[in-house]
Amino acid sequence: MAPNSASRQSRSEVPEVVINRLPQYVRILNRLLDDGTQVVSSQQLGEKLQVTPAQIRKDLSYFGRFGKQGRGYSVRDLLDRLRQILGINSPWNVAVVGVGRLGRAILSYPGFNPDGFRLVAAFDLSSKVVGETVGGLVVQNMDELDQVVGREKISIAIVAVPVEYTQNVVDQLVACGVRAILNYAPITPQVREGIRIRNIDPVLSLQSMTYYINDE
Amino acid sequence: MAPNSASRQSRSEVPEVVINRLPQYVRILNRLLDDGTQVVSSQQLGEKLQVTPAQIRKDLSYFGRFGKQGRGYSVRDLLDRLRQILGINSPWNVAVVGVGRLGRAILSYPGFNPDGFRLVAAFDLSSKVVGETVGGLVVQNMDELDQVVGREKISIAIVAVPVEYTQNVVDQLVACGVRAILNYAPITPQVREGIRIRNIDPVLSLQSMTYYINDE
DNA sequence: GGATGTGAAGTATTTCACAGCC
DNA sequence: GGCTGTGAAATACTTCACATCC
Repeated sequence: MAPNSASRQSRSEVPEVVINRLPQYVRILNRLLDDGTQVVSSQQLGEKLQVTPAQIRKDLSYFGRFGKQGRGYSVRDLLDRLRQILGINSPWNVAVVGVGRLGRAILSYPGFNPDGFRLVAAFDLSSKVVGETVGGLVVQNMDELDQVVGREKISIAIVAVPVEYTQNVVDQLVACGVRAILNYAPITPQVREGIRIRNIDPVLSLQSMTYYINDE
Repeated sequence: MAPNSASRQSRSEVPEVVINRLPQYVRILNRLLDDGTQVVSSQQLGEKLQVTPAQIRKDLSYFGRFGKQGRGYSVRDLLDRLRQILGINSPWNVAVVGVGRLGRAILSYPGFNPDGFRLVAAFDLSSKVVGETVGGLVVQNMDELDQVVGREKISIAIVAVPVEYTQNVVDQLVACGVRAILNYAPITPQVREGIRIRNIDPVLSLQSMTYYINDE
């Protein structure tokens, strides 16, 4: 009977749907900064994001007043504020569990580091893989999880293990003190209150698109 | 000024948020069917999905009356109906574009086929990869895209190319007649009305979780 | 008795529209 | 003049609660 706590505004006042949009604002602002754009209006941001300007202004208003009337937002200032709000102004250490094909792709992906995440450890269940170097990291045994998570101050894990091991791995991670998990297996692992989990599930995404392309 | 058309109920009456939940119902029902469960109530489904029973009943009511009062839902019947509604009762042919590490992981993933999707073609921009066999498919040159998409009746594509090529690849796919795209690059490609697109973006997922684990 | 299907009630989220400020 | 910030209005979504039916 417990309702979907993940889609419910938890402690704070800010709706989760707003939080989920902020990273997209950060991404666009980063691009504008690279382009040398100094100031941007909610109108312009909205065009780039396919969102109404009112929504952007309303979203930002949950956190303060960042703009200048008649002008717009300073790209650099707004970016800094949003990064601070999201907690990505200083980087997070991340562990990857599961070094199969998907885990290797994740470990080799260069997109995490510039955006606030450092992949600092890799683990696998199979001793065949342990000891191998992937993406600059030596794959470690799960026995070492607790120690490494503590030593490296790892709060976030990416889980890319076969579905049948996933809940168990998630439980181990939570027991070690990991507080946010990105799961690639096609289940929704159960976690206790206070632990954040997101699932990446291409099959579910495909299956909802087929509804719209089925009949025409 | 155009509002976010992807999160808006398009042609039909059914809210997109409902459509997005149906694949999860399908997944649970599949599992129940494998377990040999014949009948299930919205109560029981809700427990497994962490959703209120009322929501499940309301969601299903958009499409008809599938249950029996006092009894619940026939697992097999409900599954068949939902698969039909979603358009996954017969399989879709899917092309994968981009055979780097991520593309290889996708091509080797066994989870698409049982759930209504057949990966039938792989393409890459680089001639280094073309001709190689990955996941049982010979990687083809982009020159052949149009012909293969037509011949194989491919309506769905998975795009896993570097971000700088993504918009171009998406445009080519749409030009060939592809109608739904699952994009793994960290941008939101622009597509014309009527084309469905979903993005899988682990960085955005991580960045929204850090908000919640930042302060405690 | 027990569970569905559904209007009505209750929340949440988005958009409007305009006062206020640069 | 132009654009933000924001109450209020509008819309969307969820949950309630109960008549209805097996």
